[in-house]
Amino acid sequence: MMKKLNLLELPGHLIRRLQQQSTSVFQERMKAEGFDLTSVQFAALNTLGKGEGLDQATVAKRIAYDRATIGGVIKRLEQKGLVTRTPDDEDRRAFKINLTEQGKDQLTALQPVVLALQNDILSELSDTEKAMLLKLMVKALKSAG
Amino acid sequence: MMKKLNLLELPGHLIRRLQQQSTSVFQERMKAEGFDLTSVQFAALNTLGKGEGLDQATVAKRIAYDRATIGGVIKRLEQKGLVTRTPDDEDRRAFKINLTEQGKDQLTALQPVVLALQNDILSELSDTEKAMLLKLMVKALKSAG
DNA sequence: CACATTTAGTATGTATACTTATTATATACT
DNA sequence: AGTATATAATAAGTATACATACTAAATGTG
Repeated sequence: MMKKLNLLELPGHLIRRLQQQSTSVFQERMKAEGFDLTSVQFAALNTLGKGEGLDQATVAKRIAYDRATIGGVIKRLEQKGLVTRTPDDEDRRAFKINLTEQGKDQLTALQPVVLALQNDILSELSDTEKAMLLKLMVKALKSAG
Repeated sequence: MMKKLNLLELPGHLIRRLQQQSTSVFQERMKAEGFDLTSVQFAALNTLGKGEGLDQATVAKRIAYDRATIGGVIKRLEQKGLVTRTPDDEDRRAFKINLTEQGKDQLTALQPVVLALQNDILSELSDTEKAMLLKLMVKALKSAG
């Protein structure tokens, strides 16, 4: 007979499930706190938080997003009034993305919420186990940066 | 000044990165071996591998897919000639999904490849570390099933 | 049996994620 | 300078992922 792989024991499947759980917890908590941002949007906003006027490509690089994906993410942040896009004088192909005042306020308000929610993602684990998992995940990333 | 969270230390971000790495390795290996299936499609195919004539809802439940998503996945498997959809006599809302001969052959050929590739996803880790990571991921899943 | 509630599957809409191609602009090199 | 190459952003196409709503059919209950 066909010997079926037990997906539930394979890294690929477990990682996918964990990612599901992670985004699910993120969405629930955000909604509960009255915010309307995805984890992806938050990551971009947070990266832009220094006010350096990064361009899209740099943001994408820092958080390992696809160049083609980041455009839509920034667009949605712009529509929500959280960032502005200004043509870059030094490179006319690029735009400098900056937080609006509202964006800065949102980010400040969001940070403690996001920090707290990270714990909920791994609420089944003890602190020791969480630390161990984080360490292993960092090591497992081929291009951890 | 604004104290930016270091995303790189947060579970949510690390899990996302790991998921990226996982699907990337999967795609590369599949392509290298001459197959044209996503990890999601493989998971569905593998679940159907027993030939029990499962319906979509059951497949979705077993691998934790969204009910709305599984439809498209099965459709693509059908288009590739790997599965068939037969109306269920006992429940006229449902369809029984079965592997075609080609589907069975593909699955048999795929299983060792997928098994081998799982190791590459975590190639940065030692065997001990891999085992530890798997154990922690299973435990971290709130509804591990 | 009649009615309320579930459930299977589909449809619609939004948001990633990534591939390939295209345009405009920079940069490197001869 | 002139050309080849690389890069920023967008566009188009495919594939998840999930929320919500809808249809048809099944099931539970009075």
